[in-house]
Amino acid sequence: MKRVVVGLSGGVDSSVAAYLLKEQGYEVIGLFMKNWHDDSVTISDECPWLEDSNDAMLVAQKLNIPFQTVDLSEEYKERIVDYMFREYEKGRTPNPDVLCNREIKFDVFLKIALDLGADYVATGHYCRKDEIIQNGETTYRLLAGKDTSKDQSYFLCQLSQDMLAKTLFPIGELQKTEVRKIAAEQSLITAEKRDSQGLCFIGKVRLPDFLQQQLKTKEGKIIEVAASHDKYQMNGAPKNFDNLHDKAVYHSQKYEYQPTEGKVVGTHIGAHFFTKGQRKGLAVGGTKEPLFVIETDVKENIIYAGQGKDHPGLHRKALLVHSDEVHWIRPDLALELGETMEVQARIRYRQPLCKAQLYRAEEGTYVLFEESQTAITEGQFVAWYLDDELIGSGVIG
RNA sequence: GACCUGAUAGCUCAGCCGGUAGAGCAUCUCCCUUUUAAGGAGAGGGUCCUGGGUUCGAAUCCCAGUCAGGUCA
Repeated sequence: MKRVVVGLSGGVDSSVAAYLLKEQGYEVIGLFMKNWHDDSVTISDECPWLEDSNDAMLVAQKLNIPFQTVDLSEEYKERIVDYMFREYEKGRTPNPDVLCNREIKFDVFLKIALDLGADYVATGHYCRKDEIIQNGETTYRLLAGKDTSKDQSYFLCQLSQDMLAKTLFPIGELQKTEVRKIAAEQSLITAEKRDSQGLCFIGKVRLPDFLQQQLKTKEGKIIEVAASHDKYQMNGAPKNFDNLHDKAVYHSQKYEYQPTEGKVVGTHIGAHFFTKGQRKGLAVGGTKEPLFVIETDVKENIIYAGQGKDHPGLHRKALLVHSDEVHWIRPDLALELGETMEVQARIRYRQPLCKAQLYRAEEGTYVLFEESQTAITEGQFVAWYLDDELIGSGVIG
């Protein structure tokens, strides 16, 4: 009998995952990860992890499977929370949950499971896995969840073949409604429980409050750049490029702003608390259309903003993932220098997939979108797919 | 110094010929959402610069003042 360790989070999805595995004849062990216990920055009124771990335990009891709790808060702090602060400090916008999967659930947690003699770990992610045999070698494929509105493959975009080999996603074929139904039929206490939100393991936080634990506030200027500014005009100029590389470089180029290129419209408490594309929190009124952050300059502590969602500073057609940050879930599909590939890609969770072309160059891999993208943000992950298979990803540089 | 224009929600402004006020943006709440954003739905918020006057009644008309911007000397 194969042994599986399920990460029980105290939510419906992992509860049902555990149940399904048991039905399928696995020897199932439930493991609750305690990764955060600083309530000072969470919004939720209750003490979230206590209730969650309790629910996880009750589910394990109900399913009659062994249950344990592991405290990974040390690792979580080192690998996720500190990383968040470092990134924000640099003016980038990290994605902690993608990292949490790569560094915690499918690394630390996976190792613990293997030490417990597990053949697999399983989670309640809405995504699927299958495998193909090529030249006698098994290759694993990471597929989007069947329930496209809940698909969480994006959060797993940094997994490796080794991780996938040891992983099961029992609920990937199901719709959310089906998952809830199963939970109800089995009288699992989590059946009606609200979906989790906010940062995984931390919960809902007010990000500026959270960041202010480490990052100092510092007053700076908000500068509005007119949509009609000259610097956007040149954008229309060259239509034909001699080669793909020139085109890729051109479209992925970021605008660089100077304080003289706009007018001061307000002040902020620290450019590193803001992210590109952000609208709320600027606290600047009096404009005809809403103001969006188009750039944050943490060095000079200036936020550049533009009016309206069509502002040219908010849009770009291409981005570059530096070569050391390109990750292929399917190494057998990795591009060689100069090669291209037609894919579909997204630059943030729950964004519809967009047609794009990958192009591998010396400095990294370019992603050239067919339609311009809103608020391409450094530090976030771009994930690329072939149909419903997530084949690679990288940090937006 | 004279004249002109303006002074209405946090901000930018709309309120025709008088009947106690509105829109956008901002803010807050909720929804959506295991990142950050975005998006959707609601809500709160005004001694209508001050003081007089005309009128049944003034943000709206008249007078004076204050402040701001402008024009001419």
